[in-house]
Amino acid sequence: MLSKKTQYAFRALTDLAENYGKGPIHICDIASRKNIPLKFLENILNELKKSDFLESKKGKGGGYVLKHSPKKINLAAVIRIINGPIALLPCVSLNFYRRCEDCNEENCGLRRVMAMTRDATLKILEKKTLQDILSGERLII
Amino acid sequence: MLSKKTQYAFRALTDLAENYGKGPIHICDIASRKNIPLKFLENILNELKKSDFLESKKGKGGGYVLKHSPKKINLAAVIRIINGPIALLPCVSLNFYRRCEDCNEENCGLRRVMAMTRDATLKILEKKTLQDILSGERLII
DNA sequence: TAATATCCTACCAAATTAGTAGAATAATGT
DNA sequence: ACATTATTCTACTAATTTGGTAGGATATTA
Ligand code: FES
Ligand code: FES
Repeated sequence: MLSKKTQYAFRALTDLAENYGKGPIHICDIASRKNIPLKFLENILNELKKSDFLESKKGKGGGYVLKHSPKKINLAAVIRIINGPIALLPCVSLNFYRRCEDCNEENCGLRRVMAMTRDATLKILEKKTLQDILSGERLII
Repeated sequence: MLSKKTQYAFRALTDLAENYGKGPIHICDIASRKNIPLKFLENILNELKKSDFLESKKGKGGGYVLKHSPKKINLAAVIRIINGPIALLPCVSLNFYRRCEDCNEENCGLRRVMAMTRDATLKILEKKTLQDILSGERLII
């Protein structure tokens, strides 16, 4: 399951997507509109900034802005930054690979199945973008 | 990601599948063959028994046996028992549903996408069985 | 009734998640 | 220059989950 932090991240990014093109948005506005603990949200937006999803500006007239169009930000990328691996096992993770102790990778049936589910999941999450999860949008399947 | 406990569960079930038809298998044999902490494995097999995957017998000649053929046990069912929800959000879980606070389900784009990934994942995990993850097996895609 | 092996209750340590506090830094307007 | 504003950084803390362990109770067989 995605952590609460990841849900917060998506809610915040959605808010920024809804206000895309309106200049910098205050973190406290996002926090109050989306009901996210302010100081926790600071951490989250900072991580998203360091991972190049956001731009920020300090001082009066400052705030956060999406660095790219909501259509360009795919959900898998966000999950990987805030939540970690998408795969169900470390040995099939593309971005967070770790070897399984006591398990022969070439010959592991569980690994083969988990690689399939990883692919099926990524096929969706890498295609869907912030734009797709805005509440107004009709999702095209 | 699946917990270590869940990986242990799969390894133990695989061992029982490999020895299917040979009568009760000692928990300490499984533990040593598959390198799983014995007392932890006790808990795991007990949960699997309570969830009707295993039968057990106490005393001399006792041990654990798969209650059903390895072809009948699908991976999603095991994950649900030992690991919990398969869906990425509580609001799209079929077996562990919980409402999302501060979120309107009918109108939530994130929920729509997560329902799609749940379906894609389940399509695989509910079809694949213990038999499919035995190391000798060739996985038919 | 001894030996064997699962079952049960309860605990414990480490890791992760969720959240907070407060000062430092940068930008802006006057 | 200086006050104001808003992000940034460091460093905690609390709660929950994960990964175990200990030891006795119970059932089965011989
Ligand atoms: S190699 Fe990762 S589960 Fe077997
Ligand atoms: S309803 Fe669950 S994320 Fe919106």
